[in-house]
Amino acid sequence: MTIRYPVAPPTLADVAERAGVSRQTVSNAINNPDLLRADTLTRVQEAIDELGYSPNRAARNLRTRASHLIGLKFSPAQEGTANAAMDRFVHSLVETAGGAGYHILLFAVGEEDDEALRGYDDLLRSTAVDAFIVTDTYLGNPQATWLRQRRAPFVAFGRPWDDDAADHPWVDVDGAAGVDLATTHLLDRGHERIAWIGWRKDSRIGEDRRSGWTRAMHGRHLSTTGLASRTEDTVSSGREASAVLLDEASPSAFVCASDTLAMGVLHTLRDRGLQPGQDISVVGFDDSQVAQVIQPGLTSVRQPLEEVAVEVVRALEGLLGHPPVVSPGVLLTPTLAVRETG
Amino acid sequence: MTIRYPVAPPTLADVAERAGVSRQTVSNAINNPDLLRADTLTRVQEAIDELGYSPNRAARNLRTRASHLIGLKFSPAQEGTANAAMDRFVHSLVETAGGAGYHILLFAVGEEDDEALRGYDDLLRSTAVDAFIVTDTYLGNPQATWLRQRRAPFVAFGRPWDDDAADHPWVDVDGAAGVDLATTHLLDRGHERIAWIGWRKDSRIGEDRRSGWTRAMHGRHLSTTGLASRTEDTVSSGREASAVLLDEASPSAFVCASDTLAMGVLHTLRDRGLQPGQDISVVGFDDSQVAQVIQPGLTSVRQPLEEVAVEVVRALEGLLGHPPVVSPGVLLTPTLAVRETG
DNA sequence: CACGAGGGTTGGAACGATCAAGCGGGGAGG
DNA sequence: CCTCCCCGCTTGATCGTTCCAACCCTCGTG
Repeated sequence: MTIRYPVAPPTLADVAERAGVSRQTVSNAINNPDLLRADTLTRVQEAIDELGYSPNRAARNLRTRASHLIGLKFSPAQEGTANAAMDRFVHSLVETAGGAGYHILLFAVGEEDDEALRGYDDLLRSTAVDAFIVTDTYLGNPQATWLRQRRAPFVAFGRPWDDDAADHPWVDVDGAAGVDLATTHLLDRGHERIAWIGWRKDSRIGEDRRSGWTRAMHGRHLSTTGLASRTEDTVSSGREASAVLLDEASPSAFVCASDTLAMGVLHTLRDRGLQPGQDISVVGFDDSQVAQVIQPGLTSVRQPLEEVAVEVVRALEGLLGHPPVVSPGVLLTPTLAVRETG
Repeated sequence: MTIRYPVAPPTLADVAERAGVSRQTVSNAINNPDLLRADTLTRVQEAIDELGYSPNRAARNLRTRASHLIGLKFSPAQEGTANAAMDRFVHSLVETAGGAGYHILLFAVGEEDDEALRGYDDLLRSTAVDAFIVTDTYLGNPQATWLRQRRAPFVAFGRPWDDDAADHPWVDVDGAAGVDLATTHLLDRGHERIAWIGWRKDSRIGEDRRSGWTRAMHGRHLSTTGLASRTEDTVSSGREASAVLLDEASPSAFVCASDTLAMGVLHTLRDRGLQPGQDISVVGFDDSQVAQVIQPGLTSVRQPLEEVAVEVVRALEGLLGHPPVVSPGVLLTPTLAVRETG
């Protein structure tokens, strides 16, 4: 079977010849239209349309030393959990970035830290991407630290936490505010003994979300002692933690650091014949597909990922502008998707 | 705040000078190492390592007329459904493609067909990508048709169905075999009245999956009349369809075209106080996160997306090789993830 | 009328890699 | 001894775009 490849696409010179002007004039027609006289511009435009011309990306990239590509390490949702933020975020990002003239380039890196850094380094040294978006910014994230040392432009989805050396733009969602929202929602419905199931203490994100719970509880002068549990982000951990809490603290509601943990709570309730939403309320975090399709529906904190994408792209445009501008961190507020469990 | 950008990265000429050879020799050291004498090669390698050199992508792309980028239109999981295949597929794809020297470039296109085509066209004309991966290959998909006419290299995840004009490589999962597997599994467990809930008749994928059910049933000389329902791919549709089927055909098990529909069945069972897996068995399709985290776990057909990615990349390498080779279609067999509901 | 200013346009050079051709030296074959 | 070829490497040209400096023409001004 033979393949006939498309004929060589038209170049700037082809357009110039057709329009009866020079290459530079065509280039200006595309990049600085206001430098041309109106009649020349329309003549060039016609030639461009007739030939179906688009500037060759490689040549432009070579000359301008910019690729208009943004690197993103793609991490899929873990199997067996309810985490699905990446998918939604990436989609919003692709759309928003596209509007600003950027494309998203995905790459995978090895598990080891140094392998991961090599992945970033290769893309950077070969000038394949103009900047990166970093999504997992736990404290001491070697990628963020390394990129900063390398003076490579990047925007983080996630705060630098207490890393004072950080001077890069970031966008994050206020987890504490989200959990506060969820807890207050339960308080308003009359709950007083509201338990927390979160992640281990060394997770800054987990501790941040937890602080929203204590803040809301203490705001109503309610005690939180004995009502909290910290564990792994798995369904079975949530199940065990909630069983213990039910036995030892008899809460009337649970707020969880993730939908995965909330699913564990629902399992425990099912084991004990308790009706979620009726006997015990449950709220998760992330508004995953799971929260949306199960019965009864799981009330959950929803991150404004579309807005996050918009802010990330805005910061990126600043970084890559002339002169570059480092925009300050942006903290967005999540909403609460109320369903039957809470 | 001032930003100090990294110094200009080293070029081929820098390496050449340091190693005391010509540019071309360095180029050969990278692309055709066997052309060099061993000692020259090591000398060049040392120079490359010392300078931390990586070839400039733009320059290489310009000269070789190839970008080593593969375009993929990124469609996120729909809210309110359990579909999550894209996420897993993209991850496998990024990893496999990376191993073959390709990166994945994501793009979004407008809703309208002509807008979508313009999205593809722009990337193609500007030589931003070498090829595309097309994932939604319903019959008469304008993108596939257009790409074929344009003689643009692309690989489809999904059969061309009865489009005889198709002569592009494709990889697909044998939905019929998957549903056959699921149905046979239920038959082996003693079920005889097994119902089907699928999509509307104009969905070729849906009809394919359905044929696996009829094949398995007829193989055991069991009737399928009155046991099938075709509807939209939403939880509520699955719920209603299963309620009707329970009333009118009293099946002992359901096989569904998607996990979303299976969730609808579970809702109906819950409404009626029936125990999934005990009273009525349920099997879904896609092995989504939802299937994995709910209680009881949803038995589901799992697509071998990692293998799909491998085959897609293999086909891509053929298409972009010299000379280009159009590999024949590949049909992979799914597996069954058995859990409590079936 | 000469001159300067400035918008519009021009050709040459550069970006950093690969391709194609060429070059000297050494060994095999006539 | 000459020719031919192959090996290992070098040199010049080229991909398509944008940057740079110079150019031409027109117009307003002294």
